[in-house]
Amino acid sequence: MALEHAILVSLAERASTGYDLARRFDKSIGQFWTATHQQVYKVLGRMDANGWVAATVVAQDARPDKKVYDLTDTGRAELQDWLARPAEREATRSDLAVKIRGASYGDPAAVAAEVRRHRADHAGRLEFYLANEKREFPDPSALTGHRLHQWLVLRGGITLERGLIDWYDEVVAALTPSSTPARTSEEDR
Amino acid sequence: MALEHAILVSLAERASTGYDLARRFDKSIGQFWTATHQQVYKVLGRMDANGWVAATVVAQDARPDKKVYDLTDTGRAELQDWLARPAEREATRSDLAVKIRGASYGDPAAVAAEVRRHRADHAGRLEFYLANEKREFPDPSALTGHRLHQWLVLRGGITLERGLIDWYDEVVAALTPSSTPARTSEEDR
DNA sequence: TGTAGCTATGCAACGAGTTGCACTGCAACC
DNA sequence: GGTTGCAGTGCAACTCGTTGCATAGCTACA
Repeated sequence: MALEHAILVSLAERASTGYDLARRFDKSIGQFWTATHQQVYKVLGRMDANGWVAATVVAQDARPDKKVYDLTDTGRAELQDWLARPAEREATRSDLAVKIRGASYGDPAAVAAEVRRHRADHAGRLEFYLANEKREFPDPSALTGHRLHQWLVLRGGITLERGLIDWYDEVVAALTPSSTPARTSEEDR
Repeated sequence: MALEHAILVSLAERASTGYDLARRFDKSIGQFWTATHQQVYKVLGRMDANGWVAATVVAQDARPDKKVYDLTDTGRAELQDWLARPAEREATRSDLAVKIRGASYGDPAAVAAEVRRHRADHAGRLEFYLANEKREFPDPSALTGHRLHQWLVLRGGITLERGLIDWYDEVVAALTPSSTPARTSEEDR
């Protein structure tokens, strides 16, 4: 009970094909929800069966036909209903954090290298978000309605990426034996 | 291919029963990985079949018998191997973020209330982490080995909770019409 | 005396998401 | 002329995790 609603929000913003939705889940929406195209098509089929969305087949030249989905009234009602229902706190799951915790049972230097790699990845993502913000929302104080809400979610991405980067820096500093002799060792067990 | 390794790390720290593991996944480890007891027992069974762990049945009085699991050499080797393998970037999934994005298709004030609720929840969690830190790691600069690594993960929890709280505050401020007329409205579509 | 709660283990059914594959046809590059 | 890439839709099999249920005996409280 999850991707459904992300799709509802996405379709409320703009009627789209499954293909297009899948691409959008790689970008803006994908910030806090991802989905492969297979998953999107599957769920879209179910939503269609439930009457939440309806498709219009559009013929194209030099391209395969496409099915443009849009919300039905039922879908719009469901979206409103879902928005009013309390949201569960989502479980954070991080392989990398588990690796950091277990570093002494392997090679802590290798784990540090891995953290550095993720740090670079998230730094790239942060820059991407910041560029987006500059381009899409040059004057945040003037925003209202769904544009304001989109910007707020982007702000969340930015804040969280910054937090991750700070944390990774702390971890790398602690795991890298430099001037400070924060020795990572074999002596346990 | 995930809970397995969290369990390996957990058992490397201390041999435990499934019941005990499940409880620990509600606490410290559960910070970045959660699991219900059913899931733990299931995976533990598979790991046993794979020869990663081995159980010793311990009889207790006034309590049911318990099976204490410990790592085998194969399990320890797998753990080392996994630590050396690169970790995927984990997909963040947040219902709440999707709700924020879709706020204008329902009642933005209700969404703001929901964000406030989550804010309080995370503030509580942050306090819990900070209390843990004070109690368990009074002198971080002296830490080495697995205690250092445990502390680093706790630091991650603290950093991320702070980030979330900051973000939620930003969202609540933007969604709450106060002196600044950041009107959330019906006028779209 | 009854009920709730803890320790302790586990099965069965389901739902969500991933991985791999299949098919069509155009455009662009080498 | 062949490969790569994009647009477009979809099925099948699988894994991971959740929900609901079952069992059993002890302790503590009302």
